[in-house]
Amino acid sequence: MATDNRPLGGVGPARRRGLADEVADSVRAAIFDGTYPPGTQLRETELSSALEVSRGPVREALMCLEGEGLLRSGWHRGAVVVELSGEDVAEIDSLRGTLEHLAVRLAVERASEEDLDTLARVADRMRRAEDAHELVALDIAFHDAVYAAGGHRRLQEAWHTIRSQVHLFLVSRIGVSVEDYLATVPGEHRDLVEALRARDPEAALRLFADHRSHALHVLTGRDRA
Amino acid sequence: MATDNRPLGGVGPARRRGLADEVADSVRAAIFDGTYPPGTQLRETELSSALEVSRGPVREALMCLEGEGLLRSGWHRGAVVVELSGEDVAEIDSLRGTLEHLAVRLAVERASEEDLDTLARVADRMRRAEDAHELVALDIAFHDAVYAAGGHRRLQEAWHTIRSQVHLFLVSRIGVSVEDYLATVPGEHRDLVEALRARDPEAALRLFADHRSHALHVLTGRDRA
DNA sequence: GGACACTCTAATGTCAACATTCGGACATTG
DNA sequence: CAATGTCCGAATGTTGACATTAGAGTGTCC
Repeated sequence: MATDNRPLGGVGPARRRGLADEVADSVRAAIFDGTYPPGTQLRETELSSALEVSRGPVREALMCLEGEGLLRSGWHRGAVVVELSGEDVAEIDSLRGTLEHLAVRLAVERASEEDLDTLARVADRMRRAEDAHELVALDIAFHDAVYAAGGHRRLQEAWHTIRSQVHLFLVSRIGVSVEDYLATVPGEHRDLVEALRARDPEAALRLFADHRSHALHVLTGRDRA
Repeated sequence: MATDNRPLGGVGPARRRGLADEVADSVRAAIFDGTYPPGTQLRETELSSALEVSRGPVREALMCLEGEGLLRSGWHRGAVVVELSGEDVAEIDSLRGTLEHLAVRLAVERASEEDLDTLARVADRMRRAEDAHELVALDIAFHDAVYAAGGHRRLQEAWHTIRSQVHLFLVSRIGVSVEDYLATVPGEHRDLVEALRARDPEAALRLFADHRSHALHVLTGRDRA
């Protein structure tokens, strides 16, 4: 799963990771594929015995996932997979809009040719995506690349705190108008790349806003807007 | 220290907290008051013996502070207090500007009279602040209240991820034009409250932008802009 | 019959010991 | 003398046991 931040082709320095990261990846994937539906209680002991690691790394992983907004927890009350209400979706969308506004402006201004090529490559892969899950992953990867092109570390970190929630929302809505999603999204992203390549801030911002608005309306229940 | 999210008057139900939170508060305070200057290596064993707790809570606290951007760490390489470069300050300022833009719009639209009273109270306290440290704390508390008035949970969380860095930057710059800071900041915040009370989005946004710009210029070295 | 207090259990919070890994000092070799 | 390889110490990563607490269930009293 494209959860790490590799630029999708750059060979990362293959740095060592701890068990906590692997546990986090496992649990995150399990949440996305529906193994742990929203509302599920995640008990440290269960996970630790299921994954055959001690509770330490599990605890760390859960804290990490809570930072990504996938879990909510309280004192002595464990962790629960979030259930995204309508208000939650609105919050995510407005915050995402704000962050992406800055990201697009930065990307238009500072994206290298290599960055743009990466974006084009991801957009191109979308046209060959075979199922909706893969398309969602590519959608997220595309926006990752936009933020990366902005070269703004803290902005990327802020994106990371809602990225998984966006992902969760998208996959949880798979099934409502899949064909529409499959049909329109690849083309939209290709247009986004072109707008960035043209270095036209206003046009790019408008396209990105339309893209978010369209996705929100389609996925929020209103069919083929 | 007003590090928790209490609305500055509401006596929280004093709910049970873990050792990790207390450790985090201690270390955060120590960073702010200069006990741990930027670049300091924070070793888990040292902290655990100094604070007389085991490494578990210390580890958790350090992870939390890393999430606030006060520390940086790597695999098997411990945690180091951040040193804010010029680029870092620019990043913090731009991200803060973006987040605050949304926060102010929300606050103008949705702030209750009680929220506004809280803001006015904090702004009023600034006039009686006796030292710069207290003024900085009140400055942060004021912006906390603005975000709180927006009623946008994830936006508040995003603010939390840079809040401590803003705090760190402000206290690290105490000494350069303290008198200017002390003289102008209380009045500026009173104006900000009035703008919010007037429910005028454009005016409020402009004042908040000016406020940030002024603070940045003063604290970045250029005196009395 | 309903409300309160108690107990009991299962989960989280904490701890101290063990295993692994990074960085540097030292010796070795071309 | 520089580059490389090895060893060692100290810090982090991991583990399992112990302490504490929230919440459910039960029993009693009014």
